[in-house]
Amino acid sequence: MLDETQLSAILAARGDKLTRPRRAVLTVIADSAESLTPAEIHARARKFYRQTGLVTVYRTLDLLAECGAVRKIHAPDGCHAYAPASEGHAHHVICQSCHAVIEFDNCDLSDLLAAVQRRTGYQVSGHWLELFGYCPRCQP
Amino acid sequence: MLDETQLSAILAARGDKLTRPRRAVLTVIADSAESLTPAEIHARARKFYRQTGLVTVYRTLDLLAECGAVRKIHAPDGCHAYAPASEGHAHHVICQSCHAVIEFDNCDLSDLLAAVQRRTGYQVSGHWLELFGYCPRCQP
DNA sequence: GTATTTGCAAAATGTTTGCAGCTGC
DNA sequence: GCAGCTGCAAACATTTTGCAAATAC
Repeated sequence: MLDETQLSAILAARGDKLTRPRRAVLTVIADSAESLTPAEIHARARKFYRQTGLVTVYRTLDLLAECGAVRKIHAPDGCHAYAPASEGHAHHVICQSCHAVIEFDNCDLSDLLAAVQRRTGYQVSGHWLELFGYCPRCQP
Repeated sequence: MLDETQLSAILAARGDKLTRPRRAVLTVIADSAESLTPAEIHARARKFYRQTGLVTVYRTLDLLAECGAVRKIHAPDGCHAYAPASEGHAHHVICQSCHAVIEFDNCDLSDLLAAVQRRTGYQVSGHWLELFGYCPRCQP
């Protein structure tokens, strides 16, 4: 995931600034192995910069998502959590028990996509795959 | 997708009833080629049964999802829409322009799943795949 | 020094609950 | 007839907006 220096450069190129609350949110997400909701991120960010407001967390998450530093997780029980993003196209494996998230990028779906395009007539331009299961520590 | 007779049987087996508003919601979803939000479903359902309440739409959508008649659509811009469900495991191709939805079920991801399990140590028990693009009528 | 960002309060949005009366079987 | 269902109003949770003061560069 992006570190502070990298993010700072990306923000500067956009005319945006790397502020204390933004740093706090970035740190929280970078430090977490699980996906977190905005409210959870807010609570944790306050440990790094006490006066962080929830509103700023929402705005910062949008910003970090635009910069490619975080990704939104869509799970069966909701789509309101965020996880760190590695570079480029990637997908997630999510633990149903503890919400631990790992990215993977070796998704070769070209055969499948071609078959679907042929069968439906749709022009497929993007896809989105999430896997659910149990991480090594939560397996029964 | 389930018709009224089939749904009626499923509901009866659960001790539930097929009421006027439920019929209206089922008809709306069965008649629609696009995915619809609860609010849109509510508006259309009122054409079949005028006094249908929004609250009942929410409750009915949960019920129909449990019965396997509808599925929730997760798209990049939100996860608040519903589409008719065919039987068994399936995925969606969604038009980014008009939200038309088609299901497909030939998803052979076993190689991919095995690779991810080996690499991450996760025990993968479910997955979820959506494709985005343009339907034949919306292609540029 | 200045444009951007912040936190607060308040508004807007989307969803759920409590309850008396209605309805399907 | 009776369990289950409904609509309404109100509660609730979540996200967005307006604005004066604070901050990064």
